[in-house]
Amino acid sequence: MFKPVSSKLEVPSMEEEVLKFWKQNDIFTKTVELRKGGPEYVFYEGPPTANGKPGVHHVLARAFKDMFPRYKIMRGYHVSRRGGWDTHGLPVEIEVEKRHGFSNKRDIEAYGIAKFNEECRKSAFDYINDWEKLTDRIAFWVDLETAYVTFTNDYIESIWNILKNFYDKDLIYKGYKVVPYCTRCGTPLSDHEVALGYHEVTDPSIFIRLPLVDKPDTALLVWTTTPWTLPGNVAVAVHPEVDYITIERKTEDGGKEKLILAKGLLEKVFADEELTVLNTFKGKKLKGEKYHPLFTFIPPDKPAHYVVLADFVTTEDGTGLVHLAPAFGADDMSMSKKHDLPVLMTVQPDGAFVPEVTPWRGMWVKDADPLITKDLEARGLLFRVETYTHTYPFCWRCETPLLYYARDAWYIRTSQFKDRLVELNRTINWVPDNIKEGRFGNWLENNIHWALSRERYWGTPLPIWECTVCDHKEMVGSVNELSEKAGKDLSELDLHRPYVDEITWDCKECDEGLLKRIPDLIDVWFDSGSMPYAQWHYPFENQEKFKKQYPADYICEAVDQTRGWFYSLHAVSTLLNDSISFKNVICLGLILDSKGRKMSKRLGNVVDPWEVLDVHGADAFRWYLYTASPPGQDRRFSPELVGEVVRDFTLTLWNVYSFFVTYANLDKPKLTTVIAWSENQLDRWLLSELNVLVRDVTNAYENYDVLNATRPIATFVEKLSTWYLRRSRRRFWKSESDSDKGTAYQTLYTALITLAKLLAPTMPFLAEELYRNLVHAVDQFAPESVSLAEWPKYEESFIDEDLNRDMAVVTKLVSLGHSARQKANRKVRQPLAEAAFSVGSAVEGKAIAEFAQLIEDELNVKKVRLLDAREEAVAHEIKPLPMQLGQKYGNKFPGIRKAILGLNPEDVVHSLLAGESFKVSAEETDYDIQPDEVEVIVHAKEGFAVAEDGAYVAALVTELTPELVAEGRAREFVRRVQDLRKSADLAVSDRIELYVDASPKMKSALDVHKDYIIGETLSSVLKFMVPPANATKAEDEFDGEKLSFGFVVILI
RNA sequence: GGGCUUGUAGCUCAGAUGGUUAGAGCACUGUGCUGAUAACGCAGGGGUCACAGGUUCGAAUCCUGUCAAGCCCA
Repeated sequence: MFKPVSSKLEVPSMEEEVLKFWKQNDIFTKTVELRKGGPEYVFYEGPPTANGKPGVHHVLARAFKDMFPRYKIMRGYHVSRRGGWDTHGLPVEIEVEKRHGFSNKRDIEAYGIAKFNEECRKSAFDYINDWEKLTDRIAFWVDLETAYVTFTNDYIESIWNILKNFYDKDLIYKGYKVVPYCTRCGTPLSDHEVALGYHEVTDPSIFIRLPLVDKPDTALLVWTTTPWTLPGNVAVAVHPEVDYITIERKTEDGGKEKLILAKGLLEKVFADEELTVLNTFKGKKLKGEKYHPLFTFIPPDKPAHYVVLADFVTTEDGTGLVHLAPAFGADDMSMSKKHDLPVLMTVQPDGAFVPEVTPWRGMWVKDADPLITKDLEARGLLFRVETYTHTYPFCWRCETPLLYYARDAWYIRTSQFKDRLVELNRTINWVPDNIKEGRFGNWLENNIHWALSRERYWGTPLPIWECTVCDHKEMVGSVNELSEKAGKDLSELDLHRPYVDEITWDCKECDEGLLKRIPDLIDVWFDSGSMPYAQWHYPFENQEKFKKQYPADYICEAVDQTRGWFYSLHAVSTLLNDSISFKNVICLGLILDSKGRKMSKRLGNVVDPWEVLDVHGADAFRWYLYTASPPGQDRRFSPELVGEVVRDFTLTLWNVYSFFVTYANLDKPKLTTVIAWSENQLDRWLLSELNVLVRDVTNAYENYDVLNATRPIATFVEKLSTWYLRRSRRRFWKSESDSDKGTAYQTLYTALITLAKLLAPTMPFLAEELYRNLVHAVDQFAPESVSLAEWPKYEESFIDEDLNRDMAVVTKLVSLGHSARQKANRKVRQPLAEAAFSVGSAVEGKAIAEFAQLIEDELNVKKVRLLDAREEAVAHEIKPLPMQLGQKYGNKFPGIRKAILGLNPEDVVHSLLAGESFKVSAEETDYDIQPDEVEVIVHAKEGFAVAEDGAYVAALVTELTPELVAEGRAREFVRRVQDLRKSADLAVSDRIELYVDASPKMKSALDVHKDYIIGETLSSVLKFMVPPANATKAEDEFDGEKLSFGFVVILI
């Protein structure tokens, strides 16, 4: 006996029940324990930050993260899935800053770093409850109780160990990094802070001459909107492929001068001034050309003041020649690294010129702009002054214009490993695969050193101690090492600031200084990228565990992580172990709103996942995300689309399930969980399709092909419901033989329990519900949860491709038959004498005989057969197939096509039907056309109602005999009685006495089919008389005949 | 500015290696069928396949450019 199943499904409450079951029976833990000793399948959780509410995009990632581990446990793998939390970094700090209304770093320091960080530690988990609730509700099975947390001492110590390893290999160095910097607040701003403060401003726009050393009469014409950076100039950049020109013009004092600029900017700069273009050349010809420096306040310590080539130079504004001051521009700095140019620090951190810049020392740089311009003018180097309006970033807190400013920063020499990063990446399976060589591959190809340090408070401290006197440095790789150096036990020390900053020791190099920690933290991406090691406190503990859990078989995040977690994981493991850290990765697209815009708090278009979960449940939500579009693609989302899944898929399957349980509980058939052979063609077809499904879905899982692991299941369920079950219904409620009924039950049962397993990774709730009810009633020794069961194996012997093809032909013909009926205006209830068909090939024709009974039932015809070319009044059409003929004859095809269409089809159809070729001549050449190069289409004529599609034709004999009319009436009458039963709320099994009062013509028709009527309507008797007073009655009319009928329920 | 991705029906998506008539589901209209179904069947309306060139006998598909959107980088 199965638990009764209503056809009405309350999705959310069903899911809650399943959740309860999982929790009470600790199923998740059991799925891990059950597979102990099995092969290991390793999943890494990319740690989210729990200081904000989880959104739809988190459901997306978690749904995809969940499905492969669930699949793998059913394949016998041991899959421990450890959760993780990313807890450090600016987003956390900003939340705390907001709470206190802090506006800069001084506020934080005044408040106290210890207190501030303590609040960050808490804030990192502000929304932990929301996260846990959501994770639980969407059935993302991940172990959150033992989740790794990046702020723990153990985690930090592991990172220190990695950093020390890098440091010992000389992979960490100190350099400059140009950052957007507020001179008033004394702090660099993060990208998103910069984005907050763009304003339109008007700046000076000056053109200056840089006379060449080797051609004193010629000068480079350079443009800038930041004159204050000119004392820091060390080079000029030009684009190698852009055309440049030398022009000659008259000067104001009557002389002549030659200037070099980009050809495309000539008009913009000189308008219609009269001048001569002397020559044109590519930018690369200027490479290495030396010019006289504008200023010499700080003597460069390396070769400088020459032309370099750079791709970033544009010809939209200015002159196409860009002045480089490495201390004040990110591009400038990267060029200085590339060409080993000096970095001239002409400005102090407070935004004033350094003393060496004598004329303007101590002056706020922007204030010096006009003075610098004047100075250049006085020396004849100024070509022109204008103003320029553009957007420029300001400090969002204090409205000070930001300077791009070089700060000390620590780097990891990742680009030394560029080739290795690229090679190892080639061994990773990326889904979609374009990411491998595209987005991620390109990023690796253009690798620059990893800027590791951050001038912040809440994060992993960079464990470098520097001497206050000499330049001795020490990198600390563990707490023990720190204790030894400091000469005291620090095992209880909180490794965060400010506590770690207090640890100092004497310098042994100079015997004078004190080793103090540099104040920097590290990039939080290094935290998460170290996760394969740090989650185990490796190498201090768990060496075995680490080995077993490295590298990951599978990770999954959204595409915005290419430069984030995907990169940090890959970089750390390449530098540390010369190995990959993940073998397969699904890179998800982003979630957009229903209008295709990114969901953001600002636009107010964020969908709360609970709106969806509370209404449609988690299964449908997950299923939608899996099936809507390829994983890598951005997807538009709206809750309504999830509702469609419930209607289309969930409820369809549910009703098959409900149907099965309802009838099985009445009939109590013998069932087995093992797939069983059936003589019935429909059963055999279903089992064949089912095994094809298992095969294809399994292959898809093995290939991380999510669409093909899911969509075909929906297609199958559709076939199961609207074809198999529709055609099998009668077998369940009244079957000729018990054995046929038995195999029908068994076949449907097999399909349902197999579907439950195939759906377990993706729709875990519905799968569990089906499995729990269906399997346990039959096999009490079966595992208690679908996730503890084995993944279904497909049985090759049940797959019959011919049968599948035949059934496809049958459904096609039946569809055409219905169409023909409609055209002929013949209701399905009216039986017709005959349906004749035409198909594309002789093989397909077999299907008609094979499934004659089924087609007859479905179309309500007495006989089915093939259209016979010799006997029927049929016309033929020969259609050239471009695929075959076009490929064979190329540009001869149009001529051949025309020739074939010009033939009288009846002349060639006989040879074609006999499988022989025919000749056609086009453009004075004869061609032998093979039967498979044309399509023969049959059109039935006269006396038929016809529908056709390509080679497929259904032709119905529409002529009605009195017998057929009588049968149609009986059937119509049954239908009316059934409606009345239904509207009178009778149970399906209620028996009745049936009365009908009708005209003699109608009466005789009903009388002929009396047995049929009685059987269909569950009547004990059919009496031709006026229904008694206590009967449920109806007056009706059809075929122009009035009748009144009614019934009395028989009480047992 | 660079890299990558996307653009097909009102909506969500299919459309290997080019093949002449571009499909499905939802929604809409008509009709049929039904004692499992929130359904189902049949039919209809709805498309200059973002745009413009090119290659080809033939282009939604290949090439070039343009436009629009998204992400990452600058």
